[in-house]
Amino acid sequence: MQSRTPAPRAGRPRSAAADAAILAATRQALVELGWSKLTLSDVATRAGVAKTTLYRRWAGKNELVVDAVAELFDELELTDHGSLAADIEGVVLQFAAILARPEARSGLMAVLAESTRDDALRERIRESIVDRQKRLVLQGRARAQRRGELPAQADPAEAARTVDLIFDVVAGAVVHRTLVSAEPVDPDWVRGFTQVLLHGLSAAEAP
Amino acid sequence: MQSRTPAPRAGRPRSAAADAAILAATRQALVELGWSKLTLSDVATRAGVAKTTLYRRWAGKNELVVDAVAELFDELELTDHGSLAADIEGVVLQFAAILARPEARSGLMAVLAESTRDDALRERIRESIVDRQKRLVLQGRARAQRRGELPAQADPAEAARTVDLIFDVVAGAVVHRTLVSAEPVDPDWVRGFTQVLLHGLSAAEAP
DNA sequence: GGGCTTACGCTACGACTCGTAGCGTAATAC
DNA sequence: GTATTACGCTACGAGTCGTAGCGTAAGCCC
Repeated sequence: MQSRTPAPRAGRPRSAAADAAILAATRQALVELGWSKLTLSDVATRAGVAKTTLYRRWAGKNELVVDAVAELFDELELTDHGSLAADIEGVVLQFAAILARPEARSGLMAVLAESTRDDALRERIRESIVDRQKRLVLQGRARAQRRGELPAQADPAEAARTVDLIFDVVAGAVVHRTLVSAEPVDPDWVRGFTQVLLHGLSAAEAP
Repeated sequence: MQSRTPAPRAGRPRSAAADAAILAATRQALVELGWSKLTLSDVATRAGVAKTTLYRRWAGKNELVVDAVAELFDELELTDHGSLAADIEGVVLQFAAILARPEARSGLMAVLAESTRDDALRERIRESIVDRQKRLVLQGRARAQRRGELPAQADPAEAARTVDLIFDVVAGAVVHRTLVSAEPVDPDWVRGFTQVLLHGLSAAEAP
């Protein structure tokens, strides 16, 4: 995450095991303590490393939590269910399952809050979390266009705006349902949501 | 906010001016410092009150910020623009204008993050912020049904689910656009969003 | 093997924030 | 007046932060 060069040429290499232990310890601390009570000293103790090691690798709490939470989104993928509606329902359920985990809930919202005042942090979040999600929208859209379920848009700028819109609607609705309304994203809800997304409110209200 | 009884019977009453000064100072501190660097001592100094006065009125940082942010949403109202689409566009623009303010951005997300581990805080947020927004959905929906733009739903449980869904989609999309994508909610975006919400993706993509 | 370079563990430190206790004073109700 | 509550102020222990310094460990290259 924080180092792209696996072989910095000379000297003792950084322990990859320590990295994994630290990120796992961070998630565990998020579950048990939440964001505000999480301290780097505590994470270091849980991971079995010295506090100074943490500060050598991450600039602070924000960056550490971003990396720890980002790993949760690795498993996201868009499996082909045969139709656009089924594909959407599948990926929404995956996304919701991740957001349902307590380490994602408390950690993600907190770093997003911090990112409103820290552009570098926002960029880090975008690279390691947001763009990974948005890629799924692009995939699903292209797949649906191949199937003929969605019309192709000639203007690339217009298409980009549409993708952004879909992304904000899908991710926003799931996040809001999970973290603000604090209600479960169950198959029933996902079905209703997909119905609205594809066919609109007026059509969806009269099945 | 924290006291519903305006006349507690005896003794020196609490200064209403101090309340207003503290909440205003909190918002100012949110703008200048952000959530994580905001301290109650600093707020007390800005407001011209003693730190102990803050602790006598609020349990902590979370509750104070909730009240300070909640006041921002007082101005939300659903003006009648003649059609459901216009009504939605109007209220979404209002909502986005509030979220665009830095004191709302950093404060709201942070307390939401904290609320994932604090049920009392979540309830406080629901009462003073979320429910005030959801009321608009109920109003707009009833108005559209009177106009004949939306069908009436016989089953009240089904209707409640629909209102919850609309609320999560609208609020979620705007919040995600503003705070995660960090892109402006301009009239163009609102038009596209309303189009998708009312008529669905397949229809909206081919204007 | 020896030497170079970097990572690690450990300790200690000043600076800061937290939330509370205690006390004298100010403002209202009766 | 008197009772009662709110306020300002000071001081305090506890906890956290991020860093410096030092000795040791683990790899590369000759």
